[in-house]
Amino acid sequence: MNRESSFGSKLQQPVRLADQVADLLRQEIDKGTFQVGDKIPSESSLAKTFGVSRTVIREALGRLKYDGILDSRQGLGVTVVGETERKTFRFRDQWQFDNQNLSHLFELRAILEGDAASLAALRRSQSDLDDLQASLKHMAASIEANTDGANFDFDFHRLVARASGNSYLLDLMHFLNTKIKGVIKTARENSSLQPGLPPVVQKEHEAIYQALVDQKPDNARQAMLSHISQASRRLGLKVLGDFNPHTM
Amino acid sequence: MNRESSFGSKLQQPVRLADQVADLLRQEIDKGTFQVGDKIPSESSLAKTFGVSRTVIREALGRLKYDGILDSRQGLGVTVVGETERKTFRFRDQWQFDNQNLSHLFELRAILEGDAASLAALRRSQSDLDDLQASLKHMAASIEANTDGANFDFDFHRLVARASGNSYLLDLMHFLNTKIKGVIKTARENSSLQPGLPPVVQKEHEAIYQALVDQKPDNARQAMLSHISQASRRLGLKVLGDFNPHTM
DNA sequence: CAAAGCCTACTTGTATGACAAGCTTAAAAG
DNA sequence: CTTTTAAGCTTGTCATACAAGTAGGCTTTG
Repeated sequence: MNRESSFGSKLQQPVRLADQVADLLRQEIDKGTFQVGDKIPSESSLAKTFGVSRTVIREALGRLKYDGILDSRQGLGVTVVGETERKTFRFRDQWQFDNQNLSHLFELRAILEGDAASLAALRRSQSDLDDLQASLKHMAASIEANTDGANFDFDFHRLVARASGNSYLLDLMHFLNTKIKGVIKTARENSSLQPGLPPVVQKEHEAIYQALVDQKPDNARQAMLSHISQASRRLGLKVLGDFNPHTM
Repeated sequence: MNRESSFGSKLQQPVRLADQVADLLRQEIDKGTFQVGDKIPSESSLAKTFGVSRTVIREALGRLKYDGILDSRQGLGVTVVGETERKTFRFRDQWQFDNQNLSHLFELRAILEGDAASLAALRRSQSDLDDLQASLKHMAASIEANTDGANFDFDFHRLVARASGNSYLLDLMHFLNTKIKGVIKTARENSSLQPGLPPVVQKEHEAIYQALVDQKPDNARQAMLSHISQASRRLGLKVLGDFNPHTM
């Protein structure tokens, strides 16, 4: 079968057999064909069923084991593991972010960052403040030079999350923002949006910083929510709410 | 090397070679040995370097490709992919949850669920309310019969998140709560905590439900935060804050 | 008969060799 | 010089073989 030549879509390489098998097996497990604790058919048996070599089956099973969906022990076989032991979180439909999805993503981001800022106001150390101030300076310089300050912006938010003292919150927010950064980047490339940071952004960041200095969690949360809300508007996103239930 | 025979720790199977290689390669990439866009050595070359067969190398690379850290194309080689394209979120130190980690996990849960409840109060449909009420009835019956209602409790929170209308929030919270459920379950098994739901929990859930009926986001958020705060206290967790910066 | 030990048939884990398919580069042909 | 071809790399897939581990039945032994 020839590869689709549809215009504009990144023509991806032919899908590997192992990936297809992994997807199919995952669907079967999610569907409940194999219950938790059940042993799935042996590798050689699966190889015959799918009509591929054991190599392919092994690579497919390896992916699922890596995710914590399956577990195998030499001599015993492969068993389905409970959802509890699942090791990874994956976004569904991670490749297609339409406008609505992106709005939901921003909403999630606002939730996490708003509370991260709030916690940071309570727990920030002096060195956190120093790092944040340095980040502000970088962004100011970037605005003056009219260079792309997206990475500095990214770092600023990361520093705020770090100051919250909750490493899970930090990691999760980092993952989410990285994802969003990628989506925005490709969106910019396709629609010629200006990459520069508007000077307004600097003021919004300074407001957040000031709230952390003053140790005022409410202000920090509000400033962060407002900042993200503005950011999504600047991107032309259809904002679902004000990201702040308290003001609705 | 013989397997550790330490008492009580689930004696895990000998670590597979592919997993070890995958970990090592991941560390090298994180360390920056291979920059984004770089081609890593070929499979046969890596096989010689690590002193294992190409089979093992392939399985290791397969895991990393599955996570979106590497990408390969036939004839070209394997290249390091930017963080942007990473497909999965993994908790660091996912196997060892000490008291502090669990508190942080609960804090993250409170953040997500608090806002989920708040959004749910604004967006819940009638069928959401119906499902929630059914869940409440199940829990009431479970309390009366003194059976383990942990799963009903779990479902209730999931329904609230579903009513928020944000599927990312729902999925993420589900993943997080599943993880917490697993930790609590093993903690119970080791320390003989009672599995039954105290009647107080029912009142807390009803307060959340009522706030959703009344479409009062503030109340919903507050009720959820209070509920989770109490839940963590019932587990004997050292609560970091009140989970609610507004009251601190 | 009962119990211990062994033996066989299965499982997964690893190694090796082979070939197809895709890409790059450079030599060869026009 | 331009085009074609061929070689030599890469990853993707297959087949085979054997090691290591487990379970169950069989045999042997008490």
